Amino acid sequence: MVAKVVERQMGVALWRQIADRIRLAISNGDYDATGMVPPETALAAEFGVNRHTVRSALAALAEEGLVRAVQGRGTMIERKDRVSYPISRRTRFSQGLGRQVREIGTELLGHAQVPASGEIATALGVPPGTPLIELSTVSSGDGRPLSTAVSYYPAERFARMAEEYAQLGSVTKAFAAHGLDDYVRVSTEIVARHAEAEELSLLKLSPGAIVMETQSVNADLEGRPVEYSRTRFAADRMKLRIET
Amino acid sequence: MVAKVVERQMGVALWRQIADRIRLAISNGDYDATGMVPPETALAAEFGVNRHTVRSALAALAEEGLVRAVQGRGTMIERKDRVSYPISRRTRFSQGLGRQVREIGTELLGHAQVPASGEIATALGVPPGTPLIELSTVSSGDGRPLSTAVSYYPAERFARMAEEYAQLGSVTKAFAAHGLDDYVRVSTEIVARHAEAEELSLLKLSPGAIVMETQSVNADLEGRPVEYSRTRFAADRMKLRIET
DNA sequence: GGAAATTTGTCCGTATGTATC
DNA sequence: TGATACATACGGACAAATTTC
Repeated sequence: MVAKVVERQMGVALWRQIADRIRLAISNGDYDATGMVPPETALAAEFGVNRHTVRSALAALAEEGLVRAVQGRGTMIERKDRVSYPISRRTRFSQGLGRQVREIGTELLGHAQVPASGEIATALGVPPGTPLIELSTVSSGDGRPLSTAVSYYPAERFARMAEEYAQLGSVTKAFAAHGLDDYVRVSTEIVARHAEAEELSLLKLSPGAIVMETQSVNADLEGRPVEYSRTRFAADRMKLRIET
Repeated sequence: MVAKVVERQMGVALWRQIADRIRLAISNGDYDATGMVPPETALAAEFGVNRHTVRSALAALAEEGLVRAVQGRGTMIERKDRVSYPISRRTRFSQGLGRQVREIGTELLGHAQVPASGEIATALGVPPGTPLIELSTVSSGDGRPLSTAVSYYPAERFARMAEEYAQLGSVTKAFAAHGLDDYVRVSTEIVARHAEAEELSLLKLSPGAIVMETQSVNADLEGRPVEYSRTRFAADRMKLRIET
């Protein structure tokens, strides 16, 4: 291949120009055959720059969520379409995703009984120290991790939450098994930040990836809180839709 | 100062260990006197590593929004408390921020009359090509940029939108000046992503910073859309609260 | 299963450019 | 203007993970 050396000087950093070129090549479908970006050394040769400069460019693209580098294998191109997750008074995880994904996977990572502490006690309207069931879960669509959550339920009222969820794979059904047929979302708070190490691993994200974290409270129809949940969505795979 | 060389080997990259150390020092208040992190060369000497290694650590902290580097000046520590922005059927920018900030600033960056195109026409329920008033704004709290928005209004119904907004500094008041006394939020969609160059500049963010982008439609009480808006919030300064 | 090749990850040293004070 | 401090780029070396043979 003819060496296409990028222009030097002129205010725009080399690595930015290279990132733009690679981004263009990806959107042109130049790498569709393999779904991978050429190796760093090949790109460095093609653009006539040092490998480190290519790495800066690829790092920027990885932060955008456009590519994902794996040591020893290469740098893969990521699909970027986002699944829409509706948040309403009646937010139900599985129903919400509906026809956007063929198969919804829910995995129970672990569970425990813990005393309610501070913020969570306030959110659930119980005294600090009240026993709670804690569930850690990961949900995915068509095999792609979409969100991970830690949820808390009053242990007295929902004693078998972990077992029911593990068996039924649905919070709504686990509630029903405890005699709670309906519940509504009473509050949701959303922040966006960089994913932490654990989230990177659970959601299979690249370092620098973004998560949207929601903290939500669900209550029964009498207004008694039944669930406090902290959910982290992979920001490059999900968008939130608020329905009023 | 005694040289505190970080441990080599052992799986965790040097720059990560150093990032952790600096993060800890910041939260300990070690740098409160100046509000700045020591220069890169000083940190490199302190930790007994190359300056590039310190740069990797600082870059990671900058992405977290914890620090902000300015060429020629130094690396400043950023405050991280987030202003809560409520989204409800009656979302009003100024009222929502309420007592969280002392002073709310709204700046009209520019305005234009443009034909409705595709997505926006659909959202506003008008034929493509319908003339719209486009407003570009930046809002800040206590002098800190919080969000920037591009909003569209049917030009026929809200002909003096730009002038009224420029004078009144409020969409709600500008609507009132056109005889519209009440309106409600009908849809909101939220994504999180890295800020683009223009957003970095408008919101005074560091490269790699995160924005939450909302696309929303407001309608009058008869259900006719009156506003389509694309708002980008500085993610490290804002959280969204959904009120149902 | 194991060795070699490939590919990304980390770190060092150096040099130069550019913005701020 | 000069000094300081961050930004960019190069070159080299080795480590770690994966794939290939």
